[in-house]
Amino acid sequence: MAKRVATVEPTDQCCPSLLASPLDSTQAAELAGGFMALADPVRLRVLSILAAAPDGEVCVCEFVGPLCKSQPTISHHLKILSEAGLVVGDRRGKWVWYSLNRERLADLQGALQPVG
Amino acid sequence: MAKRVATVEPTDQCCPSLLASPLDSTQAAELAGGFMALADPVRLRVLSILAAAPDGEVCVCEFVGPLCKSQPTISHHLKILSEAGLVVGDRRGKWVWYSLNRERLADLQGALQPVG
DNA sequence: TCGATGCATCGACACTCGTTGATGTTATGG
DNA sequence: CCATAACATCAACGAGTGTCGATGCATCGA
Repeated sequence: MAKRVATVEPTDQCCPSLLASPLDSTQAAELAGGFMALADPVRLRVLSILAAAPDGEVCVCEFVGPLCKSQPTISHHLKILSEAGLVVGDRRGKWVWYSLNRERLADLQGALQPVG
Repeated sequence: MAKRVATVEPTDQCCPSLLASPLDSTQAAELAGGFMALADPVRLRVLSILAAAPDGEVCVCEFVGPLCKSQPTISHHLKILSEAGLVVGDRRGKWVWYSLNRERLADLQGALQPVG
């Protein structure tokens, strides 16, 4: 039971915390890039659908209907999410299956840590 | 060891979790509005400066120098952060002191909760 | 090999966003 | 009352973003 809270190493993450100390321009730009990927309703819904998928992955064509967007638009958003490191795509045959990168999501969450 | 994951009540927050279930358009738009406020380097630096301030509040004029932006630009970003509920301004005489709304920040963080 | 399917890319459009100088508003001090 | 200072708002510009139809590319089935 001892050292239950001391086992993790939160300082090991890539994203600096917002609340630890003032960010410089470089750190701020990098963090802003991550949040920019989250700053769109369609992309948030893509992430939530991925998170709720039983197998943890969803085919591109399965986004088009529920999100009421054209296929190029979905592809566009998936590219942005992919470049932000939030999702990864895996081509299998004609289909591309996307899944969540929960570590990256946790990184962004850590940057918002309300003071440990 | 039983019911170890059932102790917390994440549904008590205002922001729906990204990872709980698929978001509808309204929820996604609201969440996206919050992250949009975070999706700018200047605004992230504003927040980090506020978080690191000893008194928890910073005068508008104190942002202009460190951030290398004009006064109208700083005022513009503070307005966006204010409308997003992330900061609050308090006018005292000629000065306006801004402080962090850590609850709102925690709400957005909660939406990124990587599954309890 | 050929047509069909799934996905990415391109081109173009309307719209939003970040920025700044100029101006307006509010409060202080003489 | 007037000058000054701090902050907000306005007008305008360039740059970026979301969207979609058209097109290209790869894969599968016949």
